[in-house]
Amino acid sequence: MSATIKDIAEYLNISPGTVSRALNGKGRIGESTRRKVYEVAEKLKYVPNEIARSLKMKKTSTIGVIIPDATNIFYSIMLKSIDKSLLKKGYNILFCDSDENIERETEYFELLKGKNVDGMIIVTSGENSIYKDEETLSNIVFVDNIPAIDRDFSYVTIDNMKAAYDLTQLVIDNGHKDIAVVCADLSETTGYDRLEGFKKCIKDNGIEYNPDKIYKGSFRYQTGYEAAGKILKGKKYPTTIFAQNNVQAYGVVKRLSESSINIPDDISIVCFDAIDQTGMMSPKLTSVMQPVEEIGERAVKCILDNIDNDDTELEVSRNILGYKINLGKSLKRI
Amino acid sequence: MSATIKDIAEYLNISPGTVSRALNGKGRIGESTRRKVYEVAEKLKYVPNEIARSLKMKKTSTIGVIIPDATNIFYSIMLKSIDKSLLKKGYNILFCDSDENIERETEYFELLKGKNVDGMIIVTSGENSIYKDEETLSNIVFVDNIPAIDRDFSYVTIDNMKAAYDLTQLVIDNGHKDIAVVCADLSETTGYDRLEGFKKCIKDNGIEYNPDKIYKGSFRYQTGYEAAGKILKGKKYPTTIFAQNNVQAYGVVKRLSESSINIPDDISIVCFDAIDQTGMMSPKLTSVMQPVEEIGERAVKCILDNIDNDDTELEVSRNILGYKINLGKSLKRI
DNA sequence: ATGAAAGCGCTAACAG
DNA sequence: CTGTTAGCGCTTTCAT
Repeated sequence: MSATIKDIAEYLNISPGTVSRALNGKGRIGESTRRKVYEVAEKLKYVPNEIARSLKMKKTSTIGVIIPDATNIFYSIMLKSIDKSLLKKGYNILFCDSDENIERETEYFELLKGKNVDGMIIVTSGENSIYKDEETLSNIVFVDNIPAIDRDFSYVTIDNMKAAYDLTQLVIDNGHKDIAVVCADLSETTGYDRLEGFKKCIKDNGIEYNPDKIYKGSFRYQTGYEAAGKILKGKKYPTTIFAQNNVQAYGVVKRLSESSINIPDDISIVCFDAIDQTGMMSPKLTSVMQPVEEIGERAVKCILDNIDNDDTELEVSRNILGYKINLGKSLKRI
Repeated sequence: MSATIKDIAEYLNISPGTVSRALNGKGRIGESTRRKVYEVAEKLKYVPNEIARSLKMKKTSTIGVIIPDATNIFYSIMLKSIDKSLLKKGYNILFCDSDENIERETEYFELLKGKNVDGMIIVTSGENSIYKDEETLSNIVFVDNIPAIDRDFSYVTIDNMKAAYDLTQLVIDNGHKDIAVVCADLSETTGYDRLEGFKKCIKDNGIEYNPDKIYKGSFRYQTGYEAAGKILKGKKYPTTIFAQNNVQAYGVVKRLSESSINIPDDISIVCFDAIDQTGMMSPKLTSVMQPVEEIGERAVKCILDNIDNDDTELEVSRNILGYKINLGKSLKRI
């Protein structure tokens, strides 16, 4: 075990309190003792025990982060952005990958509470009664996919409905009328909102809504892959497939290419968040791009503001950021 | 603040010790009190304070993980694998992205010590005196890129020299003699070993080693991109570029494609860890594939074994796993 | 400027 | 079976 404040105190024949003050530079402290304390601390390789400090201070300088899938580049960029922003302020991440599993998310949530994190940044995964009954959501900020519950909470997201509307409009402007949608579970607000935006847009453009063209599943690769499979079984292909996230889109592309369907010549594809850091993905997907790094930064700002503001009115912070549409090469003008 | 053991105790007019035992099911405890304690705990929404418990038990059930870049799919898969394995055993990850920066890594390392993690899984980033002078490395397992220090420590990695040798042999077997290498800093053992493997292989094949064909930098995209740029300035192109990791390779591909160099018709590319979960990367890179998930699992096993074995001989655990070579489509037979 | 003492919430002897 | 006590390492009044 490493040296403690008490060890330093005994070594110098002074009291632990004095050592603590010397180390933290708080309260009146003699310059000479202060120096001595530092010397001995060095000598004894003293490392402050943050656990003890946390217990006393009721502050862990740790933020819990729950994301659905660290291997999805969208979330890994977000994670990195959060980490970077937090480090600047002296905080750390207690990392949780829920694997898009609500049970696992719940488990992690309880765990994070027990570990007394100062706050949480959560990307939820679907239908959850968890957050409905929580006493307070005041030190939580929800990000991207926010919970569909009827109460106030802080969040950072984009206007998914509008983004889906815009994307759909782009598709229609390119001459498409027959559009299939790969859709997540509607308990996910992003899934719901993106579908609503789509519906509203086609309606505004006089295109009839056909539920048969909505392929529901999750936000996973498999959902996109299987949806494309079903689409290919139909007699007439849609001219565009709208995937609600990046991973679904990859699944669609995979399935289509297995059947030698050319994108976008045979079928166009549009989606959300088709980030390509490698520059090697082909074709370049036409996609709504959320400002993912900024989302991470804002979430951190949001949570830390809340912590700093202490017990002053716990007001929720609602952040709706802008987005862009990356034109890519997967939408054909017809 | 949430309810404590003391609150439950007072509520029931029993002692905190009894409540603790009831909750933990340790020691003799009456079935009736036990039930009552549970009821009241529920009623008061008791959440055990893990910080206090940690302080007492000298155990945080938290493992520090330092990786160079969460947005590199190789590391994000590893991270997820570690998280999954740890959760099963009731541990959590304190996550640190060093951004391939040794100062940041050092900072995180100190921080993790202070936070009393029970162990660490570290992918180091280059030259570091940090680990040389540590009193003990016994609760650390190094992964992938292990530190180049002359002392014992636990690790999980592959035989990088042999893997590079095999990859080079494959290149040579395909008729190539003029091979350029995109190389990380040699203070990184993976960089060093992979270069050594390359050198040994060409030597064994009677090909002369030409230092001018080694393009040194870091493991970053930029290094690959710039190396390719320099290569294209030469009068005669190598027939193959060997990149030491995936990200470098992406940079190479990017730069080559900007100059409309066809891969592999004009220049072949081989590398390490060209993982493609999307299935959309083109061309498919010929690449050594480390068993990244298994590396994560093994690292977890390694660290937990060490923790469980307590103070019995702290023996280091050396794990060298197997690898595969993914043939891909970026190596041309000439 | 420093010491003494209490206490954060929990667990683990040791009594009874 | 349960109460009491001490203490994990630290900070922070309150004295001196």
